Amino acid sequence: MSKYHFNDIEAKWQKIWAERQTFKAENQSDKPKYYVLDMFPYPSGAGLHVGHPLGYIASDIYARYKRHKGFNVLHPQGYDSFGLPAEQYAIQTGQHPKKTTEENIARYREQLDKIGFSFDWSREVRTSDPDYYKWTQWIFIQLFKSWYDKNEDKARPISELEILFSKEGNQKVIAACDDDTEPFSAEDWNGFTSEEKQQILLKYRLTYLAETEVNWCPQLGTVLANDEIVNGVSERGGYPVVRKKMKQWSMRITAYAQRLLDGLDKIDWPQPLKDSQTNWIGRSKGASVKFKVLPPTPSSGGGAGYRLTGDPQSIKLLLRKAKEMRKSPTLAEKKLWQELRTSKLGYKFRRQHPVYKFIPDFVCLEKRLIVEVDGKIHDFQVEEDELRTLTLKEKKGFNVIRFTNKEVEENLEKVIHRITETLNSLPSGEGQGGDTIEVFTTRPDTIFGVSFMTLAPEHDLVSKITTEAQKAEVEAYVEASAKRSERERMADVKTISGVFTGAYAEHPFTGEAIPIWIGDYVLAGYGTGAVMAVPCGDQRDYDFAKHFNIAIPNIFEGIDISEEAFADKENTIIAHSDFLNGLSYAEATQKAIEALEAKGQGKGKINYRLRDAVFSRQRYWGEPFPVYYKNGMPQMIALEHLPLRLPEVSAYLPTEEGEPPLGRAEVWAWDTNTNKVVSNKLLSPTGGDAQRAEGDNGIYPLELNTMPGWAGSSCYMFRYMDPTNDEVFASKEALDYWENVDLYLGGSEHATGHLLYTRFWTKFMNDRGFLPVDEPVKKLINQGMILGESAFVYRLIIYLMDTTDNGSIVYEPFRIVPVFVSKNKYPVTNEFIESKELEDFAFNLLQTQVPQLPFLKLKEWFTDISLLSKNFKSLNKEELFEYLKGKIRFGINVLHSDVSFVNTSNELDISAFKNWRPEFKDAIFILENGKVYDSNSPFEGGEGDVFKVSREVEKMSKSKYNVVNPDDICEQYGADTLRMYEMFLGPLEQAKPWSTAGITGVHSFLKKLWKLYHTGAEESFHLTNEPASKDSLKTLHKTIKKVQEDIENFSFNTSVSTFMIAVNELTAQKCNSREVLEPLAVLISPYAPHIAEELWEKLGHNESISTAPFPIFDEKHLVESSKEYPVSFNGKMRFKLELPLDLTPAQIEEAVMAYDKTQEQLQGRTPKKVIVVPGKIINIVG
RNA sequence: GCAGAAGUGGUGGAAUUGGUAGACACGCUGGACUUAAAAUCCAGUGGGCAGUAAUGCUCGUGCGGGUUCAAGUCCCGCCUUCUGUACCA
Repeated sequence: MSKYHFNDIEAKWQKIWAERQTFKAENQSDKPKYYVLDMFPYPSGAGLHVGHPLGYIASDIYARYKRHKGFNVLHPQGYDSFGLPAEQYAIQTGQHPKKTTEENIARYREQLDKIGFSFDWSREVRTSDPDYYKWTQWIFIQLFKSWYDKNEDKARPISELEILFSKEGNQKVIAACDDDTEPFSAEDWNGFTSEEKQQILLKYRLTYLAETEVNWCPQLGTVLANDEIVNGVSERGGYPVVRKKMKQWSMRITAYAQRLLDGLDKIDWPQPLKDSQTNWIGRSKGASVKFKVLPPTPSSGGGAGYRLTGDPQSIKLLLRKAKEMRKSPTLAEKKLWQELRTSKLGYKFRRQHPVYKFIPDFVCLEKRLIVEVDGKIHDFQVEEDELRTLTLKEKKGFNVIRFTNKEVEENLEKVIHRITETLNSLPSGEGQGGDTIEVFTTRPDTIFGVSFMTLAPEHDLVSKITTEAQKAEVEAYVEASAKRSERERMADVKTISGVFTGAYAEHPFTGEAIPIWIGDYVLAGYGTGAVMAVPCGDQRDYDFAKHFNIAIPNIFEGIDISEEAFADKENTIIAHSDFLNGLSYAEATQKAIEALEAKGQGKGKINYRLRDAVFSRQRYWGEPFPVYYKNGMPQMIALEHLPLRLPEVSAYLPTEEGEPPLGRAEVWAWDTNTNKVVSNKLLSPTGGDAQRAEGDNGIYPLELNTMPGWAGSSCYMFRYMDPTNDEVFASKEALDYWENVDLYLGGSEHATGHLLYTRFWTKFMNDRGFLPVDEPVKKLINQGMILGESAFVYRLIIYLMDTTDNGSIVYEPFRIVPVFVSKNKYPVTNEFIESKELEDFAFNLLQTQVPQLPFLKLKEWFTDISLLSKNFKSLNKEELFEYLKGKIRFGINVLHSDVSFVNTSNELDISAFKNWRPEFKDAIFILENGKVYDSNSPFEGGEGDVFKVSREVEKMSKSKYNVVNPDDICEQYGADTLRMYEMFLGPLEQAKPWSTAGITGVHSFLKKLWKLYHTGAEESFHLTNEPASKDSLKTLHKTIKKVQEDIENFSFNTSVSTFMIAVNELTAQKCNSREVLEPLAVLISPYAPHIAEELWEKLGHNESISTAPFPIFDEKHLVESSKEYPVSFNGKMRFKLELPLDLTPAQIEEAVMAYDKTQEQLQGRTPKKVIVVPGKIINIVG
């Protein structure tokens, strides 16, 4: 009674482990700590499939190994139990998501328990458990109560910001905050009302409520974060996503962009994963440049003409006159010009520039200021001057200041002072002329190559700057691109489109007018949504310029740009660029930035692609925000009143008014008097309205949104350290002891979602002193996905083909009874299948089916098509068939079959398949050998009577019917076999299809292992205490060495091979010595813990094997006295030669040359050279 | 397009610093046991050529070059597949 009864053994030990709490971790210990974590699962309705355990088995092996190595191991497990599927299911069935979630968790737990994981279940967490989400709400509150100080580069309490504001206003504070924050002084601040203060603080908080453009998914009825969108559609469900402005909670993750990047150097994560985080954060270094938008003029239309503000009718005359006047300036004019030219005052002035019908002396277009120096003539023309001033002001909106020659000549300083004052007093943005367009560029060195600018169609300035003439075209374009979904835009990358706005911007250095275009190749969401286009240096700009015939100035030394843009920074030498000529990319960039800074028109800037994360979801099954609204301002509920529990709702859908499902809750108002949730009816008569009149009753509406799926998973690894603590998130002692996760296992699909958010929250919590570490995970490993092998059956589609009066051919599928054909019978193509055999079959089918189906019904169906011959109704049965001849065609449809109906030879279990779905009950099958199987001719199962399916590797999914559950494997082969087999499949990080093809090999290995410890037909336990043979000790120690190395390198597949080799060798050696077999049990226990425990017990131990010390490798057992040298000739191995290891190379060479096989190979030739690598190889070069 | 990973028998995959290519397993073939099957055990198994045979020769790690006494491994240039990402200015 001692055979390897794995079912009994496994059940026995699983029970004992649970009862004795074998794997419970203590928060204090003399041993060093080690924290091994799996990404906790979402408990889906489909149950656990064989892909889930892959990572869990690997981490369990590591956790068990670490226990053997003397570590205090924390290895917890829990459930990420808030989420969409449970809610979707609830919408469909009305079942409370809590109920289905609990049922699913129960099933998961049962499945997990059967695999023998060493989880400490006493620490289980569930994100949907109020005792857990209390702390998620708490973290949210802490984020709300914090701001990001860029000076100290850390998050600080918002109370400290309030103190700063009251002392020095917000001018000196450098914080991560909203862009539209207005400057204010300490006095301003102290004068603000409480609401105004709250409004301002909201712009600084790390989680803030703001009107933002979000990704709205109408089908899911909720917003989605960027990482929840894949290829422009929702990750879940694949529904379209549109951009929409909504008031939402956001997380200021952008404040941490640089630290999230820098932290990657400190952690041991896979490079591809680090790369995708780096790309997601998307740091790029360059400059932000401000371009002034030039004011439009009636004569606008082309470059230079734009600047002419003069009257179009007399422009030619004016220009000629202006030119003349410039040649003969008065002394005063000359003197003043020296001060005004080259933007010395910060603004560009032009002299003798025509405005309307006049030629004023100096004009600043940007500020619409005219400076006149009166010559002698004007002394007597005061009235005329006044008229002129008035005309300029009224007709053109120019202000005029006037100086006398004397003033300029004698007190230039005073004159300049007055001009400067006037300039500063004039609003910079008056009219359309004062706008600036800010762009971000990584190539400020190419600024002289700018020949146009492009704005995203959504850019704020588009409507403002577009000229009357271009208005219709621009508006049409903006509307068209708004309609195009994200997906369309992406599918259509190659098409160049855009429209000229009619407006121009001024080049910061040359002053040239640059046309401003809009184009959807510029994305509103990146940078500023505007670019300075340098067609010679950027391919997209180049293509755009070519397409619209815009100039492509070349600013690169010795580069041909007639075919394409030149984007190679390394080999750049700038030319035709004024003060940048001859410089390299790096030099020119620096110089350009300096020049821009001097002009106040730009600065060096680092730009990030990363956006703030939207944190609101219009969903039921998520964490409620601990937020109520007073006078429209969000207020936090204090920790002592948490958790704020999810309310009950009548349905899990949005309300008719479009509010989230929580809008349906009847008891969902916050009573600040009692600090309890109360009925909505208690809200004042304006009920539900966030605005509250004075003298209210202290009852306020609660937030209706819930938190996103990643909220609960962003800090859960720390809650495991002290999961039942009711006072704090986790005690300081526990946090200090466990620090962070030493080894984290999970899929790479979380690279830019969970793994970025969790790093963000950890850094935040660390800043605020809630956590002692600033990275959650030291080492991370991505296990590869286990793919499913889907099975497909071929359904024969019988079409009816007819010719109508107008000659077109019409096909209609013949819907009588499903017919399936075996895989290799007919080719799957888009063409119809030509087959006499099938034709006969189809007629036969009709003949046999028609008596069963009411004949009239069949006729009715044909008339439904109504494309057949007109007198069809009058046909009798025989005539009908006669009519159908030649009108029948065949095609094949491929559909998924459940993989459980298919065996390893790809043969379908027909009866199981027929019972699968009611519509297949009477299905007909054409077998591989051509036999037809239907209800009349029962399946015989004779030679060749098989129905084959085709197979293809796909992601495991319920909808593809290719999910394989681990339960059956455990039942049939045992958990130990499953564990070893999953590891044996291949390298952990590699994706691989699931196939049970090789599982018997692993299973028989375990049986062989068992037999090593047993003897005789009855397999009774039998070991000797005799010393083991030298060979057996060698086997043991080489196994210890290899297995230890493999576990530490996470190369679990190779250690399974090592075990097989060891058992094969020990079996051959007939080893049954305790000296070898006792350590062997420990070696194998991380992989196959049940059999190891059973053997350990039989070896006479009362304690669990789980903490038995790992065997110590001893080199001495592997020391050899001789080596079988491979002897190569010109690198090709020819034979082997056994030689003592203590020979010198010269002795080896001598021995080899003396060997007769060597001489045989050489056939009398003398070798040129003999390479001897002692202990390795001998190579004879001939 | 960009970034990363990979390409080895019929299959999954070994080969850790350049040193016996194909470990270990599946599958297949043959044999033993059995009335039979399952299970178990034994032997063989990269291709080609020669030989009754032992055996020998030869070609072989996506393709083409190179470095080296020696290359699956290092270098250069291609091809293919997978994964991630994308008008990122």
